[in-house]
Order: sequence, then structure tokens, then C-alpha cells
Amino acid sequence: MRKNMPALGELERVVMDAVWDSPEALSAYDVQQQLEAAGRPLAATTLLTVLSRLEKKGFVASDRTVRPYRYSPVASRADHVAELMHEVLGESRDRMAVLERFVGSVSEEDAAVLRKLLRGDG
Amino acid sequence: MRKNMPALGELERVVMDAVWDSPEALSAYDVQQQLEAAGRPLAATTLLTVLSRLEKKGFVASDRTVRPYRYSPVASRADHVAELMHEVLGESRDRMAVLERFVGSVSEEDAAVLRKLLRGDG
DNA sequence: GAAGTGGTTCTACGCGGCGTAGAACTCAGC
DNA sequence: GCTGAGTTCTACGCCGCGTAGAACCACTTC
Repeated sequence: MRKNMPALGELERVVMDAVWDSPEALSAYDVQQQLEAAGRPLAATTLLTVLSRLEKKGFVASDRTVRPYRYSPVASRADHVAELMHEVLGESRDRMAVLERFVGSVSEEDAAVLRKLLRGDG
Repeated sequence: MRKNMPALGELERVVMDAVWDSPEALSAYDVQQQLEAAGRPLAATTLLTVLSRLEKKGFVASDRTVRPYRYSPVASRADHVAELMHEVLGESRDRMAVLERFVGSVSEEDAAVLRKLLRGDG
């Protein structure tokens, strides 16, 4: 698990959502079309800039054997979020206290999911 | 639980650590002394600026009935971190998938803590 | 192989947040 | 009302992010 994950800006997050939501790798143009359909028209160059920043940050990878290049997520959204949770948890000095507060404030459904997952685990 | 918690900068985090680590409310001067002892000397005005930004963001509160003002954390560090975890979790569309990844990658000690907490809970 | 066309990189600008702190102000005590 | 510690006001520089123009590259088509 990478430490010190870079933060995502607002547009970067929107782009990541598009990349995550797609079953296949997307070209910059694909992303542009999707955002335009979602009411957020942007210049193609803007998408390219954002995508290359995301690539530098390690959030997407590009397949350069085809033209146009295809961008795909490095980690799934769930993996990404789970990693973030671990990173946040690692900030603390008293993990137990944090977990206590965390569990104490999850919904009953989430608690049920956790119980099930932990049962299967040990 | 507040949504959209503002992010903490690097110095802001250091200051919050000092505030969290102290059993009583601190004056700006106290914080300055502590950071200086920790090898990070800063002008008093810098601390005041940071503290007022932290107050505006809702991380600390100031007692203005005494002079110098005393700053104390609004939430404990554990509460803060737990809130962050919830916020991150809320980013996801598939909470279950995230929880699965999360639980799948916690240490055995953390898992034991979680099991215990969830047992007491339900 | 020169030209066109779509896609990509290079470069850059403006804005806002953060680290940093000087200058000006305020209030308790003399 | 002066003094000095403590606080607010103001500001500057840097960096990241949203944004995109201009230049560059790689195929197709004649």
C-alpha cells in the first residue's frame, strides 16, 4: 500500500469517477464526451492535462501501444477508498480509540457487513 | 457529523497535534514554546494566524474570557480521525466493497479490536 | 512524400490555500 | 496615560489545480 497518497482536486475526482465507472480503458476523448454529457464541457487539452497529472500521481495508467492512448485506473475505487481509510487511520496514535469511535458511529447495516466480514476472516 | 471537513495543512496538523496532546487549553504562546522545543521555532504571530484559521475551520475553540486566550480542540484526535474515515467511506458508492477491502487489509490486532467492538455493539 | 487531420505534449495563466511574519492595535496593570 | 505582552490585520510568496492555447506528432490520402 502506497503511503502519502496525493490528494485529488475536484476535477481530478470527476475524471477518476469517469475512469472508474467505465469497464474498459478510455481515451481522453471518451472522457471528454462523458463529462460533456454530464453537463461539464471541457477542452480536450484540459482532460489531457488532468489525465497526465493523474498518471504522475499514480491514479491511472496509460496504454501507449494504441492511438489514441487508453487510460485505465490503477486501483479500483473500492481499493482506493479502503487505502485512504487505512491512511487516515494511520494518522492516529491510538488506533483502538479511533476504531472505537468509528465503529460506534457506523450504521447498523455497515456494522452487520463488518461482523460478517470479520467472521469469515477469523 | 460535519460533512466536507476542511483539510489540514502541514503546519496546521503540527499545531493540532500540540493542541490534542495537551490536557488543558493552550495559549498561542504555549504552542509556540512547545513547537520550539520540538525543533520548530516560529514567530508568535504565525501561531496566532494558524490558530485563527483552525478556529475558522472548526478544529479549535478559544476561551476568550481569559487573557491570553486559551485554545482547545473541538473534537478529540480519535473523533477527528474517525470522522475522516466516515467521510472517506462516504465517497464511495459501494460501501460494502470498500469495507471488504478495508477489513481484508487490517492487521490481526485491528481485526480483533473490531470484532470485540462489534460484539459489544450488537 | 506533402498536406491534412485528429490526438498529444508543452507551456502558461489565474486563483486560492497555506506557511510565514511585520505592523498596528488592545487591554491589564502601573 | 504609559508600557508591554498578547492579539488582530494585512500581506507576501509558493504551490497545486482548473483551465486551455500553441506547437508538435503520427497516420491517412492523394
